Amino acid sequence: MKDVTARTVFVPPHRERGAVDARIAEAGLRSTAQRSVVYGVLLEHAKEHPTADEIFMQAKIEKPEISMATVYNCLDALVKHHLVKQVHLDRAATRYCPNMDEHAHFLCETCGEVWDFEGVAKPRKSAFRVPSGFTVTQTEVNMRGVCPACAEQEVVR
Amino acid sequence: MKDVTARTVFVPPHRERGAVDARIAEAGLRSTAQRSVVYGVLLEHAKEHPTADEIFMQAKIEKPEISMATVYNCLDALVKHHLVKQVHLDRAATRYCPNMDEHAHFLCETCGEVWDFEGVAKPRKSAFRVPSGFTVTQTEVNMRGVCPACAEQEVVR
DNA sequence: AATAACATTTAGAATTATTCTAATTCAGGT
DNA sequence: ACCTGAATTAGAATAATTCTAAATGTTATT
Repeated sequence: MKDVTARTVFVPPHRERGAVDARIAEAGLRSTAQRSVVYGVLLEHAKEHPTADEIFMQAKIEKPEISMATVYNCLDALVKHHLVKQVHLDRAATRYCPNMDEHAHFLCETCGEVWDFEGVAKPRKSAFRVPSGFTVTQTEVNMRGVCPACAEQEVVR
Repeated sequence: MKDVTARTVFVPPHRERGAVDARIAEAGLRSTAQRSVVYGVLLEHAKEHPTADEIFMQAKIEKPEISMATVYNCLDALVKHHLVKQVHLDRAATRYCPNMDEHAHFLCETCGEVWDFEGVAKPRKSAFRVPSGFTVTQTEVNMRGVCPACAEQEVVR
């Protein structure tokens, strides 16, 4: 039988430290234990679009010594190296998203959940008419409305 | 000669209390002195996309008793009644925009200035492919990059 | 004009998010 | 193994936003 006693923290099989580290290194970023944990947590919880605080709490489970300042430092480094996107949906805390494919974010105003909309028209000059002289390096598309589950609730009510 | 002594605060001619109040009322919002000042300030400083704090400081000139809480209350009311849009460009304070025409926001990463990009493709399902079942009530397009002035600076350097 | 009912405003405290600081630790190159 | 600069840490500081409870203003009703 397998000996699990040595591993106090469950790390899902699809999250290999090596793979995460490799991605960090590929992005031209020095790979540290903290960055690895922060990025790993974010990859695992991509759908939740967690806040810095949520990432902190999760990261602490795997690495209790980690500090909030480090989480912010790591996130900033990951953002700067295009591994992670900041998402600003409302006046609350900034959320983070490791999905770097072109996509929009949708915030359900009823339940507060965040969704990724894939397959959105790639924001290019053709789609967005950028005045000449401006160089666009990043485009963010955020939508708000009602998700299917909440829409149904309303009908029932 | 004109007598200016009675008017301690300069109110530009294009900002008639009446007109601002009318717009507020049209939006189905009770028009109060505070809301009028807040919306008036925002209309005058639309290009700056001011923060709540900046609006507060400006509003105070015209109405010294106004409080920060009221500025937030007013802004929230204006947002709720579609007279004003919140803009979230970075991790800093929320900015506000009274231009309700469909347009994108551009943040120059060098100088920090915010620009309105008009004539952007109206975000419709045709442009953004929204999964069925979702109802989109609002779309926000934010871009970042370098503005013409800053681009020139860099060349010189 | 007085009153009741309700919404808005106010000051300031409280909360939350983020940044800063200075000391310590760590990673990568010799 | 050692050096150097970068990363991490705890905790304080700052900034943005929300909350609270009292006071005030507005509207509809008498």
